[in-house]
Amino acid sequence: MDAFYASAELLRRPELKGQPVVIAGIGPMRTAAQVLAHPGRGVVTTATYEARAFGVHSAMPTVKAARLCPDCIFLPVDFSQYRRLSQAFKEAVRTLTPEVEDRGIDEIYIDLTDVPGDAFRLAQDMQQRVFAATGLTCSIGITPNKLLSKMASEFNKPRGITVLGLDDFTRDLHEKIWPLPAKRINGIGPKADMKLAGLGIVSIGDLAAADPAMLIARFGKSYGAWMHEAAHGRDARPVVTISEPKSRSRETTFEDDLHPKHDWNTLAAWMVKLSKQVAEDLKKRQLKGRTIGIKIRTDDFKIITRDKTLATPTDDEREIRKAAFECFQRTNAKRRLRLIGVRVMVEGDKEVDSTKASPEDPHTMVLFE
DNA sequence: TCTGGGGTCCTAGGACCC
DNA sequence: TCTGGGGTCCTAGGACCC
Repeated sequence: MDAFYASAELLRRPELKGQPVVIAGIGPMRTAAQVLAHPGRGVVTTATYEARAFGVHSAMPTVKAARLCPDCIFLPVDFSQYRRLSQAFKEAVRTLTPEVEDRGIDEIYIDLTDVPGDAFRLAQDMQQRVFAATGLTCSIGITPNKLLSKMASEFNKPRGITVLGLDDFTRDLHEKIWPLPAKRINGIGPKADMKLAGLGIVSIGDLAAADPAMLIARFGKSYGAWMHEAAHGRDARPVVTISEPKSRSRETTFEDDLHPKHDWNTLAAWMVKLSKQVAEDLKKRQLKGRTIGIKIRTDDFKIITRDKTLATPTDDEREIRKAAFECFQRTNAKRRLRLIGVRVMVEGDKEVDSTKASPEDPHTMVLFE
C-alpha cells in the first residue's frame, strides 16, 4: 500500500490532501512548532510523499521531522482504523485468488501462477479492486519470485505497476536489479550493508560479482550463500497462506527514563500492566505459552532480555507477571531504563503429548515411568 | 540527534540425555 | 587421565522487517 497510514488518515481528512503530513506516535494533531515545543520520544511511522520531499521518512525521530519540515502536520496513529482498511484490501485481493501471504499490515505476497491473464492487466485489475474496497492506492511488482517482486513493487510508487523478469530474466536482472544498492535486498539491513561497503560491495551487481566463498567466509555459511543467491535474483520461497503466531508481547517506552531501584514502584506497575495486556491478548486469541520473557532497554540504548520456561503453558495474568518479575530481578539492571516489555512465546497445542500417550494404551504408559 | 511497537528468524553455548 | 557422537531444550543476543 502507498504511504498506508498517511493515506488512511487523508481519507478522513481530505482537506489535508497535497500537504506534508506525518503520522507518528504522538497525542492530538500538532504543528511542527507544537511538536518542537513538547518534544516526545516518538518516531515517524509514515509520511506523505509531500513530507518525504523534505527528507522525512519512517523511523525518524518526530522532533527531527519537525525540524526538517516546519510546515508538516503531525497526526497520531490510529491502528484500529488501519487494521480495518488492511482487512479490506486483503479481502479485495482474495476475490482474485486465495493464494495470499500476509506480510504485516500493508503488504502481501500473491501467487499468481495459476491465475490466467496478462500480468500487467492483472495488476491493474488488483489495483482497481483495492481502490474500490478502500479508496487507497497500492503498488505492485510481478516477477518470478518474492525477492524480486518486493523490489519491483517499489520501483514506481505510488500507484506503480512493474513487471520484471518474465520475458527476459537475465536482461532485467542486469539492467534493473544490479544497479540498485545492496541494501535494497529484503534481508540486507544496515549492519550487513556497512560490512559489505567495507569490502567494496555497494550495488547488487557488486554483490553478484563477489566470490561466494569470500561471502561465506565473512558472513557465515547460511547468510553468505543466501546473499549470493539473492544477488542473482534467485529465490525459491513459496507463498505461505497460513501461519501460526510464535509470540505475543507488549512493550512501552517511558516519557522519562526510570531508575531500576529509585523508580521501582512505577516500573513494577508497568510490568503488571503489560503482563495483563499480554494475558488478555493470549486469552482473546486462545493461545498459551510456557516461555515468558522480559526486555529492557537501558539509557545507552542497549537491550537486555531474560526469559523463563514454565512446566506447562499458561495464559494466566498472575503467572505471567510472576515470571516477568523473576526475570527482571535476574537482569541486575543498574542503569536507568527507557523501555520495558513482556513477551510470551506461544506454544502449539500440546496435542502431540495426548496422541503420543493415551492412558488406555499400556505401551505408551511406559513413557511416564 | 535521537532513536516506537510488534514481530520473525538465526546463532551459539551449556545442560542434559542416550 | 583423557575423554565420541548424536540429539533436545533452554537461554541470551542480534539482525532484520513492517
